[in-house]
Amino acid sequence: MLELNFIHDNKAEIIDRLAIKNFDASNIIEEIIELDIKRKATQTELDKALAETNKLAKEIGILYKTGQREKAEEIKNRSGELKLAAKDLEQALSNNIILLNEKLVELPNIPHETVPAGKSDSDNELVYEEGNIPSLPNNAKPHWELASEYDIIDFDLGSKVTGAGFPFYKGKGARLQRALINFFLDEAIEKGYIEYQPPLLINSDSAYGTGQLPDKEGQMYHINEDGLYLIPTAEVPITNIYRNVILKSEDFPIKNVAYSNCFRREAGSYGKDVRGLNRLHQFDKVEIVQIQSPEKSYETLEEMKDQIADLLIKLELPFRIVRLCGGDLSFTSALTYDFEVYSAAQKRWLEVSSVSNFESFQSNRMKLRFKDKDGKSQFAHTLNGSALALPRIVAALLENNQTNEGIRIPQALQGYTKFDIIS
RNA sequence: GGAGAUGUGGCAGAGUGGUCGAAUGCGGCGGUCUUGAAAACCGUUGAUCUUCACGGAUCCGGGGGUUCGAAUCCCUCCAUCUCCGCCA
Repeated sequence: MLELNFIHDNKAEIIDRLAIKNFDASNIIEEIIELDIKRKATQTELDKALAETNKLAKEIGILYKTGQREKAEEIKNRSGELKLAAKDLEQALSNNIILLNEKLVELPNIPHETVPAGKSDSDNELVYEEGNIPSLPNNAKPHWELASEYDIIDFDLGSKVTGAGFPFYKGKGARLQRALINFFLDEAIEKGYIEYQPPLLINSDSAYGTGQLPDKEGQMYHINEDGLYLIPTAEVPITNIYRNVILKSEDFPIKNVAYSNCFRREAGSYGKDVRGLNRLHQFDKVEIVQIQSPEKSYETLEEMKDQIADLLIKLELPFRIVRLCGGDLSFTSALTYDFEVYSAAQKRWLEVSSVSNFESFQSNRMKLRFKDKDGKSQFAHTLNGSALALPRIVAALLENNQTNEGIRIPQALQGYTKFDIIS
């Protein structure tokens, strides 16, 4: 969420910039400012009442010690009245804070100045394109047909054992997945990231910290009995490591990488978009997270973008990078690049990564701070990106590399798969 | 799952109802001394809200309660440790 002081000082600018996200902030900003002014006044009043009761309590202590009982009783009565007043003020203050927070979490992050205006993905800005789109023969097959032809992914079996969207990977299909995971992790470690294996279940504080709660609750699987959620991405546990933490500026940059299963309910999806590996309830992903100082976070975003591009080049997949327009940008992000690979048999671009700078939006929520040069606490910037999401990479590899002999494995991966063709 | 114990500042560790945001030690930072360093000595050293400032308020695992007054008493939740049970 946005910082209160920032909202006070930059009202007009925030309204202008949020218009790019097609969000009309004018009313809510007024409400927030009004609530905050009221909050401060109530706080001051409460502090005064408490200061008075503290003073009286001390006096009573002294009176008892010196044996002046009646005088003490007298003051006790006065103290009782003050206490009732303080209780009311406390109630008012806590209601005020709840209301203020409800409003604050409704306010999206401000888009970076380079974010183009727009309504949908068709307004995204193409920033980079790489590789040749392979020309496949007319009888080229989509990946779900290849998967069953070579017996490497079994969707029906997943439906039987669990439900739609939970496939089994089998034989060389399973080995290909494992190879990709190791390849992605090794590439990140090479670039200085620390590898983590996070818990796959998280509590509600963590879900709130990275912004899944309060309003995206329906997208996560929820274990009611224990009040836990299945992670939709490793971003949640990996970023929440730093919830309520005060870092030193020399700790920057923090670079973490984690492989995890990801679980998404994705209610309401249907049709060709969800065919095969295009959209699953459970999938694998390697996620990179960086925590950086505000001055350097955009430099870091570019570095992460190049790092992800490098993976796709090594996998010999044609891809493009788009800068998300305001309408497509997520609630929490200030700037996001999406990576899309071309899946040649489906003849469509598939999103395989999303790399974002959240600036201080997440860190304000989870109170992730650092001490600056002057010893003052500031919110750190958080960034993350998929590097990469597995299923659509597998889909593109299968479709783009199909030959009459079988499916060719790219050079960079052969050391991991220990085979060079799926036949 | 059962029984018991514990949870205090960066760390260690005192404090069991009243001037305690908290002794002391270590660590950190600054200084004296020194050519420099070490040692020694002196000083300093948590967070949040509020105020132009002085100051004030809140925080001793989380939440709630008792009391004029709570780190200290009560309830509850969480975490850690020990023993038993179960188990990959």
